[in-house]
Amino acid sequence: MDKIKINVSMAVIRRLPKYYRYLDELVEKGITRISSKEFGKILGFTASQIRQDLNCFGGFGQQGYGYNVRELRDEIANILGLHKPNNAIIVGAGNLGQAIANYSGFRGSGFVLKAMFDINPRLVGISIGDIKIMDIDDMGEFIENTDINVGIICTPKEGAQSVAKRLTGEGIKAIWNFAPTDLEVPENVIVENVQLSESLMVLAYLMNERDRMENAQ
Amino acid sequence: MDKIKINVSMAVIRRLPKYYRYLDELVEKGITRISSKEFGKILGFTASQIRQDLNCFGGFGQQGYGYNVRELRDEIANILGLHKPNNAIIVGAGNLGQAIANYSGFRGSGFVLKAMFDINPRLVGISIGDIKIMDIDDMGEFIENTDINVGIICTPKEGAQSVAKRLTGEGIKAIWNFAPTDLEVPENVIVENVQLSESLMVLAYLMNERDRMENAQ
DNA sequence: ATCAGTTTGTTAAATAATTACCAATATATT
DNA sequence: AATATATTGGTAATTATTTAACAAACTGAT
Repeated sequence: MDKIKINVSMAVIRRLPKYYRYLDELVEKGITRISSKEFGKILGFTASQIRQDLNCFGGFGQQGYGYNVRELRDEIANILGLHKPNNAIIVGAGNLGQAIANYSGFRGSGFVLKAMFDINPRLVGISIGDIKIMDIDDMGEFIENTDINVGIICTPKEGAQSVAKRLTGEGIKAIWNFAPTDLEVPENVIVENVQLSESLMVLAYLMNERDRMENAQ
Repeated sequence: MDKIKINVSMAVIRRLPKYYRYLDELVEKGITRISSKEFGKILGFTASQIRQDLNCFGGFGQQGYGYNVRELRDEIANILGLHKPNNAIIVGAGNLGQAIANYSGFRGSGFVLKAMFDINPRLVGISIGDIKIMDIDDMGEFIENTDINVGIICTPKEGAQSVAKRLTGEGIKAIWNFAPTDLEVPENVIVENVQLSESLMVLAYLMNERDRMENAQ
C-alpha cells in the first residue's frame, strides 16, 4: 500500500466493496486493463469520482493506459483487509442467525465462523453445517480459547444490548449487528449495522413517493 | 401531510426510519413531548439537522414547546407510507429467503408476505410458518391474482437478474434485493439493495484501519 | 397580564462531497 | 523517432449537506 490518506470519508469506504466486486468480475471475464472512464460507465459513477476515490489510497493507474484490473482488485482487497483472518461467532441462532451461518459471503472476506450461541436449550447442541450451536454461558471461555474478534448479533432487539456488553466485556473488538437497535459499546469497538427494517422503510418511502408523483401528474 | 419538498435527498430519507424507531420507543416510554435538542442527544444528531430534516415535510413542531412525540411519529409513519398495504413475495426459498419469511420487521411496515417461490423441487410444497413455497413457474399467475407489487430476491447472484426480469415483466414495481449484484430494471421500478457482503467488507476495512492506527502510534 | 426562558422554522455560513479541468506522461501508430 | 491519442493524478470549481444563527412565537411562572 503506497499511501493512505489520513481521513478517508465513509462515502468513499462504502464504495470500495463495489469497486472490488466489479473488478473481480472483470478479472473473471479475462479483462486485463480498464480506464476510469470505462469503469465508471459500468458502475454508474463518474470517471472523476473513481480516480478521486482510488487516489485516497495510492496511484494505482498509469497515464495513457488506465488501471491493471487484477492489480487494482488485489490492491483493494488489501485495503479492505480481506486477506486478514478474523474469527467470528454468531449470537442468536434463530432463523436469521442460521441464515447468516450459511452465508456464502464469508468466503473471500477473511471472516471465519467458529461457533454459534443461543439461550434456547432446544437449539443448543444442534449443528448448522459444521457449526455447533452452544450455550451462551460457554461463550466467554470459547472467545478466549479460540481467538474470536468479531461478534455477529442476530438476537431480537431486546437482548442485543446485553449481548453487546457481554461480547465487549470478553474483549471482542468488532460487532456485525443485525438487531434493530443502536448498540452502546466502548469507544474502540467497531459496530457495523445491518438494519433490515430501515431498508424496508426506505423502500416503502420510495414506493409512496412514486405514487405521489404519479398522482400529481 | 402539510408540504413535501420536491427533492428530498436520500441522506434525509435514510434518516427517517431512525427517527421513526426512536419516536416509537419514546411513545412506549410514555414521553409526550421532545425538543430537537433532546432528540438530537438521543440520536447522536445535531438539533439543527433534525429540524432541517423534518422541515422537508412540514412544520410539525411548536416554538417554546418542541414536538409532540406521538403526533410526530405518526406523521413520519405517514411520510414513509407505513400504513399502505403492499403485498410481497419472496423469490429464492433457501436459508436467507426462509429467514426473511420469518422476519418480524414486516409487521408495522405495511408489507404483507403472500408466498415464496423456488426452482428447487425439494422446497416446493413446504411451508414456512403459514407461507407456502411454490414453483417459480406459477409465479406469474400468482402475481396477477394476488395483487403483488413487491418482489424480494433471495436467490444466489447468478439467478438474480433473470428473476428481476421475470418480476418486472409481470408488472412488479419494487424489488427488495438481497442478491450480491446490481439489478438492471426498467426506469420506473424501485430497487432497494441489502448488500451483506459490502457491509461485511466495510467492517473488515474498519478493523484493518484501526490496526493500522494502533501500529502507527 | 407580563416577562423570562424555550424552541421552532428559516436563512446564512461553513463544511463535505462530487465533478470538471488540465498539465504531465504514458501508449500506440506511422 | 516523431507524433497523435489516451488517460492519469492532482487542483480548482461546483454542488450538496450539515451546522450555526436568529427573529418569531410559544410556554409557564409570577
